[in-house]
Amino acid sequence: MPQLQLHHPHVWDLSPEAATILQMALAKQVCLNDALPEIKRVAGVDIAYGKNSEELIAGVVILDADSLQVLEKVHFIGTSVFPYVPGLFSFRELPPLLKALEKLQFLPDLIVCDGHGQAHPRRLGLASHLGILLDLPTIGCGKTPLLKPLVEPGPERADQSPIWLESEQVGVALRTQPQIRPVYVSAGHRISLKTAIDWILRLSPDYRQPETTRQANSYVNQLREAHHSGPDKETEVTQTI
DNA sequence: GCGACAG
DNA sequence: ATCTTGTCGC
Repeated sequence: MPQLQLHHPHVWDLSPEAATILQMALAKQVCLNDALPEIKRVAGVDIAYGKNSEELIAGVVILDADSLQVLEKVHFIGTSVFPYVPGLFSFRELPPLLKALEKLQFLPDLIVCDGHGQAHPRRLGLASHLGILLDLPTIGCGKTPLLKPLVEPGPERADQSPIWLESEQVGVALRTQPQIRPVYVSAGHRISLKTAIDWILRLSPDYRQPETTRQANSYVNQLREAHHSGPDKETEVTQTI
């Protein structure tokens, strides 16, 4: 299969300080205009961790944009090389996600990330970072905010409230289902915030989270459970009664 | 200085 | 993220 083409030189073995500086440079290259092809295939990405957070399973699920049916799934099993640090999330999750994405038959037209894009202190959340590396349209859709909106959105589906950073709107809290707590949406790359919101609503017809995230999540979780009981070298039973 | 802090 | 026991409701 063809090697995944990265549009930027990348080194993952960085100190937190160096990673922060790299974020500031990459953030300047993010495109916030709609530079989308016809969207036929939408990807969801997610990672499940082992008990000690060292072993991980990265998964990518491709959905048909019209039917939301799963077309393809790929995964990569590896080890985390960067700790979880709020604000540096992409340096932990991108390396294994790229390994999984390499296995796809065809690249998607849009990627929805479980995390933020522009709604990030340096405007380079996971979604924006991934979009820059692959030069593909991406959306950030997180379950909890890194930057919080000043007020809560209204109670109806599609109600929203802005998320600000330095007097500029970088995202929204978006109600995808009535009376259900919102998700936090921001543009990743090559997409406007408005279009990103439209897609998240379209991808969330029945549940709080978009189908891309739900499918990716259940995929890596079931892989994790299979990996839990399958490759058990010796199942120790240290149960005392 | 203190709190807050995607997954 | 993962762990963890029960509980309320469709």
